[in-house]
Amino acid sequence: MARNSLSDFGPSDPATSADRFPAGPSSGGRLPEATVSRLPVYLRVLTGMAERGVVTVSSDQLASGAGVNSAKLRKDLSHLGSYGIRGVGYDVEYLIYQVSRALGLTQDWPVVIVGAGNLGRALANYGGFATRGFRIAALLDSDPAIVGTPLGRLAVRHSDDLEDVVARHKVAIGAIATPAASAQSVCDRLVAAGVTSILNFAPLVLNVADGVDVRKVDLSIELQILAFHAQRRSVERNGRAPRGALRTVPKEAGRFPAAAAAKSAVEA
Amino acid sequence: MARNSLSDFGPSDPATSADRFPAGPSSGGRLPEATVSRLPVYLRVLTGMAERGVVTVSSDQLASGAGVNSAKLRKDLSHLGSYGIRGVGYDVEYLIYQVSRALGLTQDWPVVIVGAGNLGRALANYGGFATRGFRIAALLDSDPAIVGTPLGRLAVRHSDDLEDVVARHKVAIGAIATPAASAQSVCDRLVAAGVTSILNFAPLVLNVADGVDVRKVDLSIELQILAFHAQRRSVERNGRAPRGALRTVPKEAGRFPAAAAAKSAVEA
DNA sequence: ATCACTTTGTGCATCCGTTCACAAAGGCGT
DNA sequence: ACGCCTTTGTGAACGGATGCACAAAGTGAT
Ligand SMILES: NC(=O)c1ccc[n+]([C@@H]2O[C@H](COP(=O)([O-])OP(=O)(O)OC[C@H]3O[C@@H](n4cnc5c(N)ncnc54)[C@H](O)[C@@H]3O)[C@@H](O)[C@H]2O)c1
Ligand SMILES: NC(=O)c1ccc[n+]([C@@H]2O[C@H](COP(=O)([O-])OP(=O)(O)OC[C@H]3O[C@@H](n4cnc5c(N)ncnc54)[C@H](O)[C@@H]3O)[C@@H](O)[C@H]2O)c1
Repeated sequence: MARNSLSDFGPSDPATSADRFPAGPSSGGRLPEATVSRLPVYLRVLTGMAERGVVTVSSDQLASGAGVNSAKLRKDLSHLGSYGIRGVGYDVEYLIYQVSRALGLTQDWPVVIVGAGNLGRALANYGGFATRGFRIAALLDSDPAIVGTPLGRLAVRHSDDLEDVVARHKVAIGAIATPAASAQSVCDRLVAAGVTSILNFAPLVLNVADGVDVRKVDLSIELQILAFHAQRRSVERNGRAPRGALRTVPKEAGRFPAAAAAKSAVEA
Repeated sequence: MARNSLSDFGPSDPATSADRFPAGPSSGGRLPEATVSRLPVYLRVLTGMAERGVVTVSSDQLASGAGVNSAKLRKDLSHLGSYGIRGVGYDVEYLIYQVSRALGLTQDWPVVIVGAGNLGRALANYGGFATRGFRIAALLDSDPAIVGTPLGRLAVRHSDDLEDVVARHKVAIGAIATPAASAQSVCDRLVAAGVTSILNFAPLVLNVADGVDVRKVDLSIELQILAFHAQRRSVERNGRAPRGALRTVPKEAGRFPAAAAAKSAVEA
């Protein structure tokens, strides 16, 4: 199994070549995963500030805009190099450039979207896609009734073209927006074609070879996490009953294949 | 500022009322946040197994289905109680029930979606929504041209009705699918109306009072994280050049308002 | 009953991430 | 030139999460 969402780094080398003087670590230095996941947030806040004409920003301001602790922000940025000015703050444009560079956004990233249903079409229509150098190389679907449908500057292409599109556009990132049933096989084809980064919207855990990076966007998982906290809050405040009506429980506890029953008995 | 995505818990009371019959610790015990975020994944794998008629599952099987280490899985489940049978594994149905209970999924959760654009409509159409007890109470939009549009069993309602919908359906969870510009004000209205859990799709950091739980689903952040790893991989393997064409850099480094220039000078 | 085998639940060492707190660094006014 | 004020960058302490490895607990066969 390979790297899924947050996880390991691989063997680390805490102090290999981190001693030459001014060399911005952003070239060879490994960034902590937690830092990587926050840099895009900083970048978004920074670009907002740049658009509003802000020239300089302190770690306190930027941190509060990004919703994090200012010490954390400074430590995150310190991993990229020493780009602030003590007593002043950070130059907004310069920091945007450095963060972009660290994230690998100084180049274009062609993306292929597989599955042109409700979600796939919403994605393809989404303007915020292109703003950071992500360009949709193709939108693919297996349904002949959908193939050919125009969508913005593109038309839906048949998923038979997957390998061709990936090779021709040198696609490194694929987004899967098919039903769960087809997601694994689509994933396998993407990987076989050379895609090493996959954004998965289908509600299942993808199995990929080592060296392939999968991130998932999973609506119902997010909702379930929210539900957990909402429940906890209302249990804490009121005696027990939260908002919303009670639902019939999947199964009456107490008649399980032996062990469960035994457990309950033991616990009584 | 309040709890955003992963973060603190609040004051704890480890052992309140954990003694009635089959009551495992899942009643009062605090779950680690990392565990909470994995339980929905286990739940999904478990329901898949149940549908395929699997009766019993070992931690190894379940862990590999969920893409995690089996020790981690066992530790996660141990926080809910001791529901396994040594030498055998876990009873699938029973575990589904226990995990659902821990997550607060034994009740219905009405959800209001604000913003009926491309994304909001895709969400409202999404079948996987209802499968775990999440019921769409209403789909709201401010655009009079969209209000009234039928969508599945619902019709788009005007966002003026927000407070009314929240109160009448006892909505605890809100999803924001409006443009970024309106998201903060929509969020404020939701919170004022009593919503304490928010799922945000708009690309900005929401500011909420303490006690409100915000989770974000942010496509472009995910893509940027993928881009970072993709870049790292290709820099590591080849000398430098990754897939895809070079993009013009936002700004030529070297002519920054003093400090940056100074920095660059030092680096040279 | 006993033994061999399987699998859970957890103590423990380790690692990663967060946060505090402060010295060093720089700007600016006098 | 000098001292005051602001803000960065980071050492260090802490807490949470991960994963190893094993004893305890269970099944099933003889
Ligand atoms: N719609 C949402 O809001 C939403 C939310 C969360 C998750 N999801 C998930 O995203 C995925 C897509 O959702 P959707 O609502 O767009 O579904 P959809 O049914 O509208 O679209 C799926 C599309 O994938 C195509 N497809 C099926 N097999 C394919 C294959 N092998 N190759 C190429 N294309 C194939 C189908 O022809 C169809 O057009 C699903 O897995 C869904 O669970 C959707
Ligand atoms: N479409 C995608 O794939 C996608 C992906 C990631 C993020 N997003 C984000 O999700 C949000 C919605 O995206 P979209 O593509 O559906 O946009 P959209 O423009 O199609 O829809 C936005 C809808 O919100 C409505 N709206 C605006 N202000 C409102 C208000 N105050 N109250 C109620 N409704 C209001 C508009 O009338 C419109 O119908 C955006 O913030 C976008 O950045 C979209």
